Amino acid sequence: MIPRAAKTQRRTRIQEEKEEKILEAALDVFSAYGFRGATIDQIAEAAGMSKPNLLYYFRTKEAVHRTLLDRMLFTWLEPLKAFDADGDPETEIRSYIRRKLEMSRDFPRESRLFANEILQGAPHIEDELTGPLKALVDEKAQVIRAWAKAGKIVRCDPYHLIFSIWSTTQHYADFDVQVRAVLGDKAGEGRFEDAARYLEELFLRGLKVEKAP
Amino acid sequence: MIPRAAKTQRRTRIQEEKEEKILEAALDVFSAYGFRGATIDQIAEAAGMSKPNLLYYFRTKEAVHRTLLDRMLFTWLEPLKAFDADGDPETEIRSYIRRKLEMSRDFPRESRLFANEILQGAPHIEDELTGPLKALVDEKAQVIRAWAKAGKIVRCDPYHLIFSIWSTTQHYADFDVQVRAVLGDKAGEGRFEDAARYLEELFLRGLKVEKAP
DNA sequence: CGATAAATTGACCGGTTGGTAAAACCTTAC
DNA sequence: GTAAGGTTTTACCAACCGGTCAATTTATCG
Repeated sequence: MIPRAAKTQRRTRIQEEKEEKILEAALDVFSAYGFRGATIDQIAEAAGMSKPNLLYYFRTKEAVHRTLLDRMLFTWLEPLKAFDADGDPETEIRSYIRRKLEMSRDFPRESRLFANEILQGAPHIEDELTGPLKALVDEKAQVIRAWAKAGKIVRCDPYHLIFSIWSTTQHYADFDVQVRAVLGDKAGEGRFEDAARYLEELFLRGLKVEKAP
Repeated sequence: MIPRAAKTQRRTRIQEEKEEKILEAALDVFSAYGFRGATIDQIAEAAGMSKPNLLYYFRTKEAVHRTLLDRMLFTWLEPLKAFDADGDPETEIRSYIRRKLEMSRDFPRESRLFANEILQGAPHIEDELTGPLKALVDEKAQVIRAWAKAGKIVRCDPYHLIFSIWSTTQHYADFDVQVRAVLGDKAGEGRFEDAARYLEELFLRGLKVEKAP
């Protein structure tokens, strides 16, 4: 007995391994079908175990989903946290775009999990959005506004700037099928670099202050 | 008898009304939960009728979905089709952004229906993506490339330019919950205009050729 | 009006869903 | 070894799923 959360005891080797396997499989399934569209049987099969076995480690379907979301939200906010007020705006923005684009390339399932959740009205993470996320964005918006005031970048709405960086970078993970369909074979390997180069240029040109003549 | 598609006969007034009601309700449900997450009972209830009654007008759940997707895809491509090679690049890009943003504001459910479909791997519309959509984008990419070659806009990857316009504008429909959570009360009415102003400036500044000194 | 076709319903079907109970099976530590 | 606790499986459940059917009700039209 004593399944997950093993009271005040530490977890078994098997527990650790199996939970990891379940979360890995669940990420595949939830990111592809959304919460309601995914089934425990499907996740269990992908994890190579029986459904009751899976439910021995996570009490409910929602518990698996919750755990996945919590993990993801943390790493999801990392790049924005790294945004440094004392840094050079051009460098900061360029590397923020890079980091977000790398996350779309390296963790597309996480991106789609998040997208599915938001698309469906964020029923499980609304508090995280209006709480920690909003607070973090508010803070960084102030940084951007300060840069603009100091004449380091052009004056613009900092919130919409952040939205536009989010959307353009996450697009390559969330709308991957469409991107592939439209680009065809044109873009085997260079796709990532092409996107990075284009986006950096777009945002840096779009934000640079014009030199007075 | 003779339900939908009434052989070679024309449709009844009731048929027309009920089918419209079903599609309206189905748009609500499918856009919120995706194909697999939505249920016929849910759609039927939202449409104010019994499940067998709904299935009298549409043979299957997939038939409802298919109809919805077909309608949506047509109007979805309209703005891009309007993109005029002979027009002024600045005007064309500005009004393309406007039109796409207006669609996000006026038809958010359609946008989310599309996003759900793509997110889940586009199982029902892959052919439309690699066929008509790709062809249209290829055509417009050529237009953009010609503008760049003529020195009317800066040289950039036309495909990624189109992707970035799609993603930034659709973001306001697909990620509406997140946008609302982050902006808080700051954005009752002006939200749309703020976004439009920001995006137009970003893209026009990002694409303008620098005057030789 | 009456007849004919269209629209609606309730009862139902086989399959799937999330989740449970209990017994059988392994691991581990003494 | 053996006993205790951790793990896995089999069998099962009630609710729900997409969809069918026959019977009933309603609209249409001569």
